[in-house]
Amino acid sequence: MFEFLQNKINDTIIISDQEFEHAKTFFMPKKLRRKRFLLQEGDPCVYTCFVEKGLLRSFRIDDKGNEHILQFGMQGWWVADLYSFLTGEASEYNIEALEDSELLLITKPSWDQLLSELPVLERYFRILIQNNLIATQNRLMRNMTITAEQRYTNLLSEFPGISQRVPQHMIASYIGVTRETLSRLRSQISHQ
Amino acid sequence: MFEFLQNKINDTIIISDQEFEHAKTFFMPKKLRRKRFLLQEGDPCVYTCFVEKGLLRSFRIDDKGNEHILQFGMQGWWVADLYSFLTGEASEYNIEALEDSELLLITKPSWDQLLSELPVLERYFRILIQNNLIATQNRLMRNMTITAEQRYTNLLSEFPGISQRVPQHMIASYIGVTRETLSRLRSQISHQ
DNA sequence: CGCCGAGTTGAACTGAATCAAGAAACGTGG
DNA sequence: CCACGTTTCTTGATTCAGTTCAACTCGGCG
Repeated sequence: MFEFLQNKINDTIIISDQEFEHAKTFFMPKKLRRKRFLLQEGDPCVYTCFVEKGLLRSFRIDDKGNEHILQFGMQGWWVADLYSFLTGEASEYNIEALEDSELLLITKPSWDQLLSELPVLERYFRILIQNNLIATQNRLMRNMTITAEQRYTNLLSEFPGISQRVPQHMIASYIGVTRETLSRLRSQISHQ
Repeated sequence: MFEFLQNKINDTIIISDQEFEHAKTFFMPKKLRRKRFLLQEGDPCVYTCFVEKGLLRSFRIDDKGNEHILQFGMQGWWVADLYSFLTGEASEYNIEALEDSELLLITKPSWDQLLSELPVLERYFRILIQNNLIATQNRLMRNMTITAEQRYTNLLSEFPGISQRVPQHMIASYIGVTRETLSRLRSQISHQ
């Protein structure tokens, strides 16, 4: 259940098995079935979650009822609404399983305690968040500079196989176009 | 020269004066005059910079020659192209002073050493980057959901006084529209 | 079998970009 | 302190990418 987390942490910092065993005690394993929600808008985001297996998405619903996907959470990724998790305020995001998933959950109090007992993890999380920030800045700038078609092909090369795991209308709502537009882009691409 | 940095760090972590005095030795003060560049695209981003005074912007230029602003760096903010700074690869960003500015620069080797000698700063940077990530995710989602007009009024309320310090075409390139569009939005707003 | 969600296609519409031209503000040198 | 060029801002006409609305197909599933 904890293999992926251990691998991921060992990729960035040096941590003893003993320390990791201690870290494990702060997490709560949870299985979440496809189409079930870990977080619904209006509720506070109580958990930050590590995806050991499966696939999640975090998304918002705007005034017109359209979904906008912030993140796909694949194996080895962390998913949460950070702002709500840190402040305890109601979240504007939903987090839903797109496949039957195995998660490791941690609450804010546990996370605080984990970091104070194993300060070496500050570094792990700093680097994790740092990489996430770089990727998000990149996505932001690309949304301003490149066309929807380029964003689509970029997504496919960044997450190979995603189009087999995620319905197209969700891919559309990740790259920021309607399902109709993505459908048209795809037919253009396939006719050269 | 270091007052703002010390304040900012003390806002998030507990650090002794002694430790801060040691930290100071890793930074290089620099004055950068208006319209001068700290980083030009094609060069690696050698420094991460803390703005003690003044105003910077980081921006990209796309294929058509249009500028897109990633960040305004006001007093108390950190500015860099993180990816290039961490990897040493050529940057696609420019960093320019919009006002005569006083900066504190730190190189990658110094930063690594600083963090290993004062690991308490891991926490400071983790929280700093965390807040930056939240803000960037927010901006990304808002670019997908709300209109250019709302983004403009949001910007004005988030950075009061920015329209006095930054020319309008740069505000346009921050919110992701052309100068012409922003001009028209503004005239609509002022005629109710 | 009928229903429902997912995807496609068409036609009309719209917000913003582009192209173009002119007005206002700014700053630098004489 | 004025004159000149440069940068910034505005306004208009046209074009275009993407949305919206609507109808239809396809495949899975109770």
